[in-house]
Amino acid sequence: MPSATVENYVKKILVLSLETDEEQVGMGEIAKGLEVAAGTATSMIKNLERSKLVRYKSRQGVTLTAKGRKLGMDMLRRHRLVETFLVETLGLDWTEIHLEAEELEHAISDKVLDRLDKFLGRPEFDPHGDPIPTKNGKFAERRIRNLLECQSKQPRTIKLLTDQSTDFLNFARRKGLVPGTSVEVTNRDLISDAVELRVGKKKSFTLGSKAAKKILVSS
Amino acid sequence: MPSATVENYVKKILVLSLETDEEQVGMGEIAKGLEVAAGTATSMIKNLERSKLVRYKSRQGVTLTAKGRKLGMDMLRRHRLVETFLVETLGLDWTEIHLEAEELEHAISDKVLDRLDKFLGRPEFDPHGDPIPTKNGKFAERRIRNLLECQSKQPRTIKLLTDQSTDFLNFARRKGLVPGTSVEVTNRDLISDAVELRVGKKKSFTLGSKAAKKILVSS
DNA sequence: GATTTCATTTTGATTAATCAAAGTCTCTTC
DNA sequence: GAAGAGACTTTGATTAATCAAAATGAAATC
Repeated sequence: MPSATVENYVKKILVLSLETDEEQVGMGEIAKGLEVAAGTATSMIKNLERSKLVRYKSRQGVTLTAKGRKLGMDMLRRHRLVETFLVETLGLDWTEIHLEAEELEHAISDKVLDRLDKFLGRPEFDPHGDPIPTKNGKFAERRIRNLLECQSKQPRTIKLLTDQSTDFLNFARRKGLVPGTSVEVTNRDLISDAVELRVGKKKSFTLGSKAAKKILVSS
Repeated sequence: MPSATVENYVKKILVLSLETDEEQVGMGEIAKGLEVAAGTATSMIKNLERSKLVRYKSRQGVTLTAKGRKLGMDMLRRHRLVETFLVETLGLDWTEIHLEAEELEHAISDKVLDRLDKFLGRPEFDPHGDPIPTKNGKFAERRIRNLLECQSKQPRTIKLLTDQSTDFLNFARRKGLVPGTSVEVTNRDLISDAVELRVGKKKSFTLGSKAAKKILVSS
């Protein structure tokens, strides 16, 4: 059985590599992400290598093995299912569930997780809109994604705004960004961290990545 | 924050002292109960003493302080609420929940526990019929108890048999010990470990303590 | 009262995870 | 290409929890 610490390292590596779209993750990112001293990460990663969970090239970076990826996906599944439970069933706010889930994901057995999954109706997305990996470690084909993740030149329909603050809703209404509306990403510029957008037939305007991330659309 | 290990030691001491009806618990019982080497228990207990969770007289035994008792009751509450959730909500069998709860009880925050309590309808008894301590560490006045715990000479009504094996159910049926039936404890002999019982108007017979414990009655 | 027995305590080691600080690379910058 | 800056690794220590085995104490037996 991997310890909770090992599980956390592997999950962090997976999440970082998904976020950056790079297989290989730097040692610094890991240390910072887990809030441990740099040396701690180095020595722990060597452990993971001994357990065949990662491959490690000194001063280059860390990549998950198939085994590591599987464990990582399992942890992500645990985390997201627990979050879903906390929001859907216990009615907690989605801003306050992350740390809770961080603890519970290590304590829950496969059997209980399975029951929980069933109880929740086998959800495919967590309260943040992130996909919940299936039991065999695959992401559900994401039918809902945020604007930042959209390839350009395809029509989409707005499904949901994840920020329900009055300010954001007002802004969105002014721009016509309300559920049901048809939009198209006309340009994505990852360097300037912005997304160019056309709503209906009007002329394009630009959204920052933070705002773009809050707008979920169907593909 | 006490570690999971500390929580386990304190809970074990509380449970042992409830079981034996003795404030003071021997070092051997603790070590055996937690499946650790004797020396491990000794050194850990000294730790607990430094944290003012127990009082400890060398070669005599260990008693909980008020602080320790509070923590112990809190753990018992966690444990029993989680067990209730596993059975009531997720539909697990009550024979397979103990170890699950043993892990989860350490991972669950006060806030989540509270929501869970509310979600379950603030239950007073867990699936084994054991009382769930309240938030301020008191047992609910037990309205359901097992036959072993009953004062004699009072009429009771059978509510539940906690052993659902065919053998036991057959035995119980033969003796008329089915839910709804009125019974009276005519004599309790703690030394011979037995309970004398009258079912309805028939003549008395004797039950061993193990069997008596499986029969829950309302006072 | 001496001896034996058994529970308990002490001692010395081990493991996982961590940190601070010293040492080493590698990549810019000049 | 030398120097410096940052990122990374190594080293040596620390803490919590554990064990096995040796030492101790107290109670029971002779």
